Amino acid sequence: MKPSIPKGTRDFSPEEMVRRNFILQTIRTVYERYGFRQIETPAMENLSMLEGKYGEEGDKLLFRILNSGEVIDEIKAKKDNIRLSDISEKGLRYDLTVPFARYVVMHRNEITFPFRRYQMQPVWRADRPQKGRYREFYQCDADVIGSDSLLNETELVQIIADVFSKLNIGVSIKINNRKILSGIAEIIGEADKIIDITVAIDKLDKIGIDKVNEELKGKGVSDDAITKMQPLFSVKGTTDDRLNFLDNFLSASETGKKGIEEVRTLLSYLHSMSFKSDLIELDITLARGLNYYTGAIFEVKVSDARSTFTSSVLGGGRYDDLTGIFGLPDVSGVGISFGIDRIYDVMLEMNLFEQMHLNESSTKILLVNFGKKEEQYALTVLQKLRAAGVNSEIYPDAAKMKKQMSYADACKIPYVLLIGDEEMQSGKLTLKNMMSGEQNRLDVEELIKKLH
RNA sequence: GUGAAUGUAGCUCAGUUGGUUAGAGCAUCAGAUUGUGGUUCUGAGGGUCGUGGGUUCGAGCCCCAUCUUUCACCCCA
Repeated sequence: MKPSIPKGTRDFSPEEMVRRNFILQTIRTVYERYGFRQIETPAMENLSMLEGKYGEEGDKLLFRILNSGEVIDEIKAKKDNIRLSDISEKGLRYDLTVPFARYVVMHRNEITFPFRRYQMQPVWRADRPQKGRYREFYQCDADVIGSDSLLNETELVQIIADVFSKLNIGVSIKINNRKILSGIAEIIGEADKIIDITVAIDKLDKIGIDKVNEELKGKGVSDDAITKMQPLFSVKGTTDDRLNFLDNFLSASETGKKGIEEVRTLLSYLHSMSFKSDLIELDITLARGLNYYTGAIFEVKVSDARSTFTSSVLGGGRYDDLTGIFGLPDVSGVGISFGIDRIYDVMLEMNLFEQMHLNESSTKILLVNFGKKEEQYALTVLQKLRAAGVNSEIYPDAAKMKKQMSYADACKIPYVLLIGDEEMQSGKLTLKNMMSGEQNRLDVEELIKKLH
């Protein structure tokens, strides 16, 4: 039997986990600094909770779990009365936002609103794996639900900046507003085609104006509407310039004006909190996650000379009525989601992990095992070290010194303690620093003091 | 779901127009060295060449299928 793992999934070595945990811990610390509280939800949800929430594409990418029991035999017995639910009624979660909405509705009476929650768990998508795209990956979400205030958007943007600054990754935070996109569709007289329109203009950077126009035409957008849109594609200048342009372009759309107003408010909040304005950029072609966003839309791309990574490392936005489908209407929420697997890939590419020399081993000291008699003595020392809060381990076999030293070396354990006859008699133990090679004779108290 | 590339030891890769018993470096293990690792020297183990079929006297090499990984599209963290 040849061992294998499913397509798009990965094992993580101890070295990789140290690095992944560093990223996770950085995000967690920032989330908690801003008052977010952690929850977890099950890896699987009932399919009825997931289906239809992510659009047609999303439904195809759901992992469905085969029902337990003799499913095949039971289905055969049913002949033509087979229902989909006879085969599968559970699926793996596709993101953390929909399960969160479900959580909020189920626990509405225990939750104090506005609820600031964070969640860091794996999600699964049956996508074709490629660079930066996995079938099992972690999302790290923070959402505020039960508040319309744009202060929430402001704080989320600050969180984004804090995290990437701590990780030492240069990024560009792109913002947009669904209301601006709605306004555009309205102004050009194609309000019902908003999805097709935004999907097409989202590709502007990638495929160029001509191809975008071609795609719009293919989707049945009128020539007149396409002509009206052209000025949008050539907007240049600062965020203020763009907003001024939109003031004019969307002057006949109440929704559009509301969107501009929201963007201005967010920017002014950020300004008064002395946020570095060159990090953030209004991008009217940004149209992600359109299925449920209703206000702000966020996306972060790496913008760092040391990285070639082009996919987004964070997405987010506001959804006014996500819980409505679960029976709790009019609850507004806004959230963001870090993709730590991509962040890991970026940091690896930028050699950031090497520069920050993370502790590769949590063990601080290895006690060398010389034999039965010495082992007894070492055990009491080990006990004292651990009681004093020093991460310690003893080599379990009385193997050759070379082997034990090599073990410490390979595991990057910084100190080794030698306890032989001499040490037992004098009570002065030999401490070796594996980095410098230098050795000292210390009693247990001195040892604990030194390692603390 | 569409299109393309890839796969030889744990890892990175050689392998001639199809021709005997498939090689190297690194890693691993053992020894040189019975209380000293990271450098050195010596030796050893490890491959049904991704898998299954086919062509051939003969296949790591050619053909077909399938899986993995990678890249692009779609979509997305």
